[in-house]
Amino acid sequence: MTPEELSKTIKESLESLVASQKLDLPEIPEIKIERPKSKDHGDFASNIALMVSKSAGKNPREVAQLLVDVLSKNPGLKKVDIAGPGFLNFTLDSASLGELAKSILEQADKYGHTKTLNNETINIEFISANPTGPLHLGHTRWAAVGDAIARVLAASGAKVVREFYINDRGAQLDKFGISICAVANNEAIPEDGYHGAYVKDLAAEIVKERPEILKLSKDKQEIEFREEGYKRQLKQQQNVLDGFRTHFDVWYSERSLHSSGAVEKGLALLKKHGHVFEHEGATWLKTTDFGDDKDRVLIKADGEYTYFASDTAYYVDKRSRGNDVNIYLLGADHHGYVNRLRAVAACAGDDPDKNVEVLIGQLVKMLKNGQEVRLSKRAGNIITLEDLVDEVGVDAARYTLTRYPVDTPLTLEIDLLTSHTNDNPVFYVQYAHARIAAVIRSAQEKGIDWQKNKFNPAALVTEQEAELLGALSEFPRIVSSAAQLRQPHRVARYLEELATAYHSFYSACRVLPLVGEPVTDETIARLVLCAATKQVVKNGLDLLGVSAPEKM
RNA sequence: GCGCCCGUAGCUCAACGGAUAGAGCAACUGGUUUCUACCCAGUAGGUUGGGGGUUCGAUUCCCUCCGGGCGCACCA
Repeated sequence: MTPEELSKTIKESLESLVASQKLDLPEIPEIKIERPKSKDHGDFASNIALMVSKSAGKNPREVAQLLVDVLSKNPGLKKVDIAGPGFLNFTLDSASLGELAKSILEQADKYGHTKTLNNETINIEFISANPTGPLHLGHTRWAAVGDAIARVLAASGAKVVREFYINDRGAQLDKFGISICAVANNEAIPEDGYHGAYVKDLAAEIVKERPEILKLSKDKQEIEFREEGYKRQLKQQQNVLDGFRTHFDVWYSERSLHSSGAVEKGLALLKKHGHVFEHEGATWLKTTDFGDDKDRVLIKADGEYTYFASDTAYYVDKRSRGNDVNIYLLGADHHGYVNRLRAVAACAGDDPDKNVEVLIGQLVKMLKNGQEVRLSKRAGNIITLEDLVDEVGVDAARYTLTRYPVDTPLTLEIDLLTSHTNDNPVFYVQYAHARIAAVIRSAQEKGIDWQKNKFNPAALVTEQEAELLGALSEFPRIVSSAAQLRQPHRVARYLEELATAYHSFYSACRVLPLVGEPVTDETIARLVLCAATKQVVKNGLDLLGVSAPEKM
């Protein structure tokens, strides 16, 4: 019996109590099953009696007792207890609990997938770095987290579009071109330009391939260097992200918004809804109608579109492409955008609570030798995605970054991460996977075919086996809550618990028979349990974009 | 000044409004002639920043104060 089945059983019991007029309930709420922290509280628990007691007009323990009377007739339930204020604690028959292992193997890589978010089309935009330099540590956090969110959303039945917005228009890109041009001409880079070492490399590369640029006028040189630099820098970002296993469905260029007429189209829609006005020669959007602190300029007095105009058009464009929910992952330094973006949605006639979701991620700090390393693209003193990967590898980098909720500032102690990997739980989880793989290899070498032998779930009787099965049963619920809350770190934390349950099982329960001992029901059942655990660890690591090694 | 985020064990951090607030690291005590010891079992460590409130029940929700981070452009 899985938690879902138990939940359904409780619901039916409540319905029967209502039908026989033993209980008076206007409606039955969603019945949540959780796994108790303490083993004394059984395999599963529910607070349903506490939830409905008020509307039923009975005290919680009375409601619980009514439920126990019905539920205890169920053959899969060994014991149903009432505890504390009115919790229901369920202890399953060991065979009923053990069935899960087989079921997981049948579902294989689909175990954990649900239809929680069915039919929702969700667009998730993240990183969206300027194409004026390498991706830094902050971007790296979004690369890992954004991609992991996309994966849990997809696993929960959503249609997901991963999108990267390229800021290929405006002053920053011009400064980038000017900086490269200066280096190429052996001149000093302006103070507000880009000073990183990569600018020199780009300049050298471009001059080598297209020496004729240097013969152009300064104005034209700056444009050419800008365009060449942009092309190369974007390509570099794409390559790096590819190596980081973060793949986008859409790379959306800000320029294309303008060239395709999307900006005018967006503006027209906003006008239609009546929130655009003229003031002192500029065109404004009245975002204060919807909670913004001040109105925002769309077209400056000099006739130029603002960056904000691109943003509004971009939003309208995303919606026109069928995205119901638009998630934006922004750094804390951009949190001033939240009200603005929500107001844009409202001005376009949408519901900001439904169509827009802004996840604000706190910044990543890095300590080296006990001192904070300042991240600044312009200063050139930056820690890049590649730096982090070179130090700890893709697996450890992704895992570390997805292990924490994004609304807390993250401090990476590089000395700790680089010195050795003991502190990094990714290895603990991966090790569990590799360890299981070794057991299964061993079984094959001994000629034990656990797939053909009959699986007897009742052979799984120890405390450690029940604990492990309980942990396995939680996976679908964890994934779907991670998707609904947009918090992939729940998957990582879960995997650590699952790995602990496995290691504990492994120490207490010998799987393969010793020399001279026979293959029993217990051997087969434990092998099935191992295989099921291996599957779930792999499924979980996949959601984080972390590999599941067969050997370590 | 206004707004957003954060404050939990010595350190880094968890905890759909649920039961005795949990892990890892660091400290201490044990465990492997057997399937991977990158492991397991255990000890110690807390007024969840302070104070109010909401309720069967608050680390979680509301108010307030203290402390820290980040924002408040006809920049992008």
